[in-house]
Amino acid sequence: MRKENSTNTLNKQHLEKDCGMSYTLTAIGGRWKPAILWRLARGKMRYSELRDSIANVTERMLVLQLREMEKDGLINRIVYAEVPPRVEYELSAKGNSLKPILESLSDWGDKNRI
Amino acid sequence: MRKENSTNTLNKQHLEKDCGMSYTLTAIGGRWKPAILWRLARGKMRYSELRDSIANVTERMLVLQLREMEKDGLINRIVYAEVPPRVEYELSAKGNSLKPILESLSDWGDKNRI
DNA sequence: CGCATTACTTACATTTTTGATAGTACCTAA
DNA sequence: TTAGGTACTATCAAAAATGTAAGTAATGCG
Repeated sequence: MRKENSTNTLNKQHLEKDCGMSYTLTAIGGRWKPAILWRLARGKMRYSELRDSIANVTERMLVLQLREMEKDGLINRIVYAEVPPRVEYELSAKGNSLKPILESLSDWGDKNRI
Repeated sequence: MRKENSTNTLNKQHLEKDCGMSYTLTAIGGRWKPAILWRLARGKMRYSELRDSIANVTERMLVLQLREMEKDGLINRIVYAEVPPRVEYELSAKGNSLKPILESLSDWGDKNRI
């Protein structure tokens, strides 16, 4: 939970407000977000498929990151009224528009890390 | 200071190791790094110029972020043996190769934030 | 009833990041 | 001798992010 009025939060908001780069980096920069986005860029996936394909992620972190990206409109959450439950995640149009950026981030990383 | 063997650190290393995107995002994703990179993309700057042009940044955070980017090879630190001291920062070749990515991050952010 | 399945929650602990504040080193010029 | 300018460090505190472990809800099936 963020405090509304901490310097930390205010600085963050200020930067995101007048720096598009900061905004984008916050949207895709959580610990597990790249791993999730990378998979969803290849197609719709169930919660359990994400969980099982991302090594070492905890359910708590997975859900947190999914919720943030849903709130930011990057992904859609599709719930089927079944038992046992079935939930699928997919990139939204906004999320899809990130694809070329994700690829260039990935390429640059592969090229430049040691 | 990071603990060598915390799960947190190990997860981070693991992700950066086999996900170029994670590596890149760590390299440019610190709180003040976008603001710094944005300025240096327009040319060499002195420490004091960076400090004075970035609202609300503390010297501690500025130095921390500069050091990290220097360590990652994104920027060069040029020290002139003068008194009072003069230190300039500029993008390295590696840093320069990020420019198109920084621009697309910035554009996407400007287009998509609310 | 009791169990299995799926997609989560909750409460708490640890680690990491960020911020506040004060201090340092160096020389030069007054 | 003291003040000034520049680029920092050091110490401590607060806040945020991440991790651990256990629990929940719904329902069909045996």
